[in-house]
Amino acid sequence: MARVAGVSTATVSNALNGRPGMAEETRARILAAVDELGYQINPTARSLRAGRTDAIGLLVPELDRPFFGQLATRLADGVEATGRHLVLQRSGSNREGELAAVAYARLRMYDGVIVTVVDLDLDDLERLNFATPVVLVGERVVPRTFDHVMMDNVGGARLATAHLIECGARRIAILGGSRDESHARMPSLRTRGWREAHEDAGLVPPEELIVELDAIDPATGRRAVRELAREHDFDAVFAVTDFLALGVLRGLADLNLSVPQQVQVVGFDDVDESEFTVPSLTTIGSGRTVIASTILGLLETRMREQAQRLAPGDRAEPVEVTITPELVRRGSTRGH
Amino acid sequence: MARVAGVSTATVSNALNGRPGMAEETRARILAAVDELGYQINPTARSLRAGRTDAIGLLVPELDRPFFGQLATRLADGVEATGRHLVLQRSGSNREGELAAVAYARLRMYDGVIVTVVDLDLDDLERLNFATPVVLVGERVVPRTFDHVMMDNVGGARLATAHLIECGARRIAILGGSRDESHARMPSLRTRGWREAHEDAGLVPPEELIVELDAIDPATGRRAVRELAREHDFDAVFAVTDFLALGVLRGLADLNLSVPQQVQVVGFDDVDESEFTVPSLTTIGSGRTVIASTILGLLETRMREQAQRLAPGDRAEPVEVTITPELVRRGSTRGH
DNA sequence: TTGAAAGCGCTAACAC
DNA sequence: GTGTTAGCGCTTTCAA
Repeated sequence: MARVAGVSTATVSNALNGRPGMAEETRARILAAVDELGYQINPTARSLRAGRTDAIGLLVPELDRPFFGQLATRLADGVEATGRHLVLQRSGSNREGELAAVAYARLRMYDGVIVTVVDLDLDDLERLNFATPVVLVGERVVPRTFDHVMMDNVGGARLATAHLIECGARRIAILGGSRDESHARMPSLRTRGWREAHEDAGLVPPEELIVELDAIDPATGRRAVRELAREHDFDAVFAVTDFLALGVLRGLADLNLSVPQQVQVVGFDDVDESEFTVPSLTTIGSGRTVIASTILGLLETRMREQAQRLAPGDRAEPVEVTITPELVRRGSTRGH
Repeated sequence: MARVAGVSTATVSNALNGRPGMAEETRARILAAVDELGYQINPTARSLRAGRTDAIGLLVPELDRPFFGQLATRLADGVEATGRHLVLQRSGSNREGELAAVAYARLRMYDGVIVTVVDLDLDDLERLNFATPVVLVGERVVPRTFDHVMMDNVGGARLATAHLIECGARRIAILGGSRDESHARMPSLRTRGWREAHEDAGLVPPEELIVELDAIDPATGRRAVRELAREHDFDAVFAVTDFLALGVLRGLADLNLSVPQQVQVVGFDDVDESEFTVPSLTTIGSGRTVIASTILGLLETRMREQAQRLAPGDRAEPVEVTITPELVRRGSTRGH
């Protein structure tokens, strides 16, 4: 302890936290001792005492998905602007186990938590009663117990598909879709948008071109188009994710099908990389910067409530914000 | 407190931690109360008491770089296998400020820390005396105070460049290089490899084709090749990073230069995405899985020492592990 | 089988 | 201007 080399523990605390009203001489002596002993404050103890950790947790399904990495970057900028830290944890894409584990045990390590819901079961989330302010990001959630920022998945998918139709496509495959639209998961929602766009145009959605996938990544996308080409005709692909689309572009190149002449492609997310593919990828953008600031705004409010120890009754109603998607036209479609 | 609804705090603790030697009846009663009150354990207090947090910190320069996301995924797999959590934090790519801030204050929140060194000054690191076991990942470090896992940057770059030379390239630009090779930073090291490969082949390295960049990302890469093409002839590009190469491929497409016929391209890192670009990217692989397990092995050792409160003298000497790079041949070079 | 008490390292309140 | 004290919420003796 620096106490030995100096004076008393409370004074050390004051010195380290730069509190006013101290003899300069004492402060200097303490800082010297601290330096010499290589003393470092124990943030665990400090947090216990202060009742806050100055950290915001972000739970993402995977750490290597461009979309989440890019969202995290925006969030980190915002969080650091308020003098806190953003901390990422992987939730793993498998419901119960991971979520329960992470949520129950470690969530209180954060002053606030942002949970990106992808494969998680919402019932699980509801049952957990978080002791920490939470904002959800992701799919559509039926129970309105949480503040929630979401993409308009159906609308975005409809936009993407309508654009393809407008560009002359008539056999539009949806990769990563779902035949079962009863879920509120991303694949189902985006399939619904694909279907609606067809109906809006007076077309019959080609059911055989719904391709269900068990992973949404480039390797799967590449394999999937190649298989699809063996069995069906198609003149366009709507990949439910840009990350997936990356593999689709590669798969089409394998097949010597030219994009956009023979096959047009649209992705979803407007990940930074999509501007740089060859051809560049037409996609559905979501304004990640807007998403990030919306999330942080909501979280800030909840954390304030928490700090004031407001009774549940006095807290604001849960808010649900839908982010309007927009079409980003690039080289993988003939649009314009 | 569940105490009110039950019995006494110590007993609650025992119940929650499933310790043996308890009346089943009491345990049930406690669990019921816990459930009803929605009680959750406070991990901060628990950590303070236990002296550990069960979390491993990973400091990365940015959260949206594919390489780090993919490394993090491997590390998370390993960490979770031992019942701990991996937690990511951004260090920001600007030396002093960020590192000092992060390191000093929050590092003790982790049982062990993995720091990826990119733009950080090593002097800073040395001066910090971490209270927590640390493993460094990254460039070559001169002072051997830390366990350290690194890519053979020079060797990898030499491999990349030699491959291009072998494939007939004679005007090989290095994008993201550095004219100043006195640093031990990545750009300098990879430039040295580029230079050595030329010398090995009896060629004079074309200094005018060293392109210094202030950001290593696709947008910069795209812009840089386009500018380079205006001023110089070149028949190959060695991009110091796959992420950068992504933009290079895009820039060459903008210029209607065909890859690999007119210009060959090699990247570095073997990021997952590189297999899916069009054309697919020849690159230098580093066995991320090997890196990850090496890191965790070293960290495990240090954490054990820490747990045993070994005196510094009794601790193992710092270890420096160099990962051997390997060439991954793909479509962006004429190799074979 | 359960409870009482001490203490992890810190800081806010108050006394000197 | 500095020291004393108490307590954040947990777990670990040790005693009952």
